[in-house]
Amino acid sequence: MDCCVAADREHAVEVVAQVYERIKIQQPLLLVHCSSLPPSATTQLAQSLLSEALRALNVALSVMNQQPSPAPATPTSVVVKAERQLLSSSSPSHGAAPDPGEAIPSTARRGKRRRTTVEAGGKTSSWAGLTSVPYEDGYEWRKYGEKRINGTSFTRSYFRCTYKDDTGCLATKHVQQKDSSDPPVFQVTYNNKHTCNNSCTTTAANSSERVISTNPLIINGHHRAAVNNVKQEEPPAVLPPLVEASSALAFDQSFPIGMQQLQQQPCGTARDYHGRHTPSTTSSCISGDSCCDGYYSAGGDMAPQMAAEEASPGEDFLHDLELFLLCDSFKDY
DNA sequence: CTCATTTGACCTGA
DNA sequence: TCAGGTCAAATGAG
Repeated sequence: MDCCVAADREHAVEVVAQVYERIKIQQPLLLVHCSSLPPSATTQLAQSLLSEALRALNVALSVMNQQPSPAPATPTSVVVKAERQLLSSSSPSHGAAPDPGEAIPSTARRGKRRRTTVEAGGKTSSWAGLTSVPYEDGYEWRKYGEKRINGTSFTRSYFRCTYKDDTGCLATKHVQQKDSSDPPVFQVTYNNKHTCNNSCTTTAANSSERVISTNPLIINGHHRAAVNNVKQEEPPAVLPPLVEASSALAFDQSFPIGMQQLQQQPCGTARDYHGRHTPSTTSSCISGDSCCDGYYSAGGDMAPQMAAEEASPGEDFLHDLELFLLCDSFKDY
């Protein structure tokens, strides 16, 4: 009897720990998107909800672990792992204050200037997270460099916003593969906030009358074309219905691990080195709808999908968040 | 022809 | 001086 109770408890602890871990890991990416969106009650609510969820889970874990339980080790290690993996949680909500002027001189000057990161300067917004699909974050990136970093087995790839030339967007990121596990885990570090968001979002919003996301182009499966053609025109603005069904597409893209690792990993690993397909192709593998399909089906539970489809587009960011959390916990079983 | 990626060189901060 | 970040010419695909 006791053993069953203990097993149940252990199981529960593990579930909570896993959800906690996932939220914690992905929160920075969510915040990236939220900080890019026009401030709204919805995004704020979402953020505070996330924080509360984290807190609650944390408390729950603490309580559970305090109870006499034979093996608190498992969940603890999970959480610890999350803590350790989550780099510089230099809370985007604070550090995200975009300061475009901050890095501008680098472009004004021809010199190859090393951009300071938050670790060094403490001023530019920088945050990092782990993902198995580092190229799927809802933005268009253009690779501009690759480097082998000391003490790592894998090269680090450097990306800047595709629209840098058009909009002066200073957002950059670098992707560092951490291991060769299956799926491989990448550490993605973002620097500077996207300033191209507004224009991109605006165009998307213009056509759909809905601010769907900070990710204007990832939506359809034709990134290559989108980038080339759209750069000076408007985005295709043909937002697939399925995508609209997820009001939190941008948000969705923020959860590569939770949402996409199940099926997207092959795309992710194909990554940059195949011609020009770095962000574009990988993105195309991973349009929002397919992502959700894979995700939900992997969860083996149709209810969440149905619920997601019922959700009216753009209506309820929080609902998607709830769904995410819900489905996420299902996924593991 | 255009544009994105590759890659070695260069630059800068620590 | 070193390591990390960026530039820009070369290359190649569409």
